[in-house]
Amino acid sequence: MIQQSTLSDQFKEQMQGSLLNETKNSSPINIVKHNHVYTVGDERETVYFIEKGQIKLVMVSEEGKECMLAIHGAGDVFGELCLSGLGGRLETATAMEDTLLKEIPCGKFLDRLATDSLLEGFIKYLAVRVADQQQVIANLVTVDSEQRLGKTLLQIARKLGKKDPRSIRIEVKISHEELAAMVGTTRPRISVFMQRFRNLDLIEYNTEHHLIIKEHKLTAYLASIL
Amino acid sequence: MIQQSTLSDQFKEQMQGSLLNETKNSSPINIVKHNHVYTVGDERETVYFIEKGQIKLVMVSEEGKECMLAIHGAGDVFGELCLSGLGGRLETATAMEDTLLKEIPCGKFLDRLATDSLLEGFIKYLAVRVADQQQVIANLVTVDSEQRLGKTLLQIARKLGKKDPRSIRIEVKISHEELAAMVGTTRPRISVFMQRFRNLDLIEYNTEHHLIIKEHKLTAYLASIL
DNA sequence: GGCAGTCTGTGCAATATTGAACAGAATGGA
DNA sequence: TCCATTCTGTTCAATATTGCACAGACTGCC
Repeated sequence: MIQQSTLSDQFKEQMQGSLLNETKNSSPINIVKHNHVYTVGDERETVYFIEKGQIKLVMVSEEGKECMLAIHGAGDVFGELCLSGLGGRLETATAMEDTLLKEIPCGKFLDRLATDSLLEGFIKYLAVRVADQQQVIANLVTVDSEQRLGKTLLQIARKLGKKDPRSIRIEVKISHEELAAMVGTTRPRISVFMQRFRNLDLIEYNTEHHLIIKEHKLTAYLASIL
Repeated sequence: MIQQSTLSDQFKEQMQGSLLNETKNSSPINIVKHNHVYTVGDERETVYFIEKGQIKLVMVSEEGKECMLAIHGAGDVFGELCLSGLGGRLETATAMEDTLLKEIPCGKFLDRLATDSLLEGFIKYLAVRVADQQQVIANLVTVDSEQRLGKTLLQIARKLGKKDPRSIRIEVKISHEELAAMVGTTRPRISVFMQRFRNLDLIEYNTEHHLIIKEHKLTAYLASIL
């Protein structure tokens, strides 16, 4: 459903080259597992580039419920919403593993894109982001939670997973609690659905306790329960 | 919660000027009420500028359930997701009233922005879009439907409403069915909540049957039922 | 004005979801 | 290695939500 477009991958590589260039003289920032890169309301207007590790983005509602928006991995950029000029971070960015980041002030980031003629590429990248989020919104509105969990797993697998012949391996550890905060349901519910997916052999855990997603089987199952 | 940022309004004016320039020699397209501007899958890569009227964007899930993403009014731009290069519209755009549009091929749109040094402004605009959608996603995940309906009403009022001293007037007619497709619940449910809001004097209908949103009262009520 | 079609308000039974609880498994530190 | 902590799988009653159904109101059209 939501897939990493190849077109935007091409831009991502260009952007990576450009950013590496911009940051080659600055040393990377080390964020220890479970520590925050920024939290809600932080005013520092900087864009981050992940050299190694994973960063999750989480929003908290007024009642204190959490919504996990994304998990970003090596090569990804995040924090780019400061380009909106709204001021103050809307979400919290937390390291899921020890992570190495390069930090670029928002102004410098734009300048660099302009210098390297990547502004249009970045517009395309943002348009893809908007399209992806639109898809997520439509799913939350129209689809039930089992289906949403399935789609979320596929989405994560495609974004972060290592491909095996018949399946995709997710090496980041994502708790049921975190999945619940992405899918928009409760933890026990996620447990039940994951168990069901396991029984149907749509997912499994390997000896290293990594989650294996059987992309085709899972996709077929989701289509069958419409 | 989700508010039209004044910063992006400034850009919107610039963009409007720029687009009026671009399209001054082409005659506007007239879309009759209930007709589509484009539907899912259409390949035509064009951006639209609304001169008069309202356009709603709707996505349909595999099961046929609808999700209404947005209502755009005069001065708004839509269809800009073709800039993603993904090809094929993801949603359907329908006129809620007789509507006048200017159509700009996606390439020309970018060229025009580049010529008028508006690329960075457009990036800011898209970043605001992403931030808004992020907020919508967080609401769908963490907040119950009464609250979501309230927030949706406020959002629509702020975007499309005419301000009165103590309230905001929404002149577009939005059915409960449509609200249900935005909020992510069923029509009878919307009926009940709207009735409740009415009894609590948070909203009302004026003699022209326009919906009046009492912004402060509604906001206060939503905060009180957390 | 009258009629067909759509929209609203409501009730209700069937169903799904939540939230809390608890035991056992896995994990991470000291 | 052991202990404390977090995570998982599971239950269950309370609650919310859906999906109907139907009557009355409104609308637009002829």
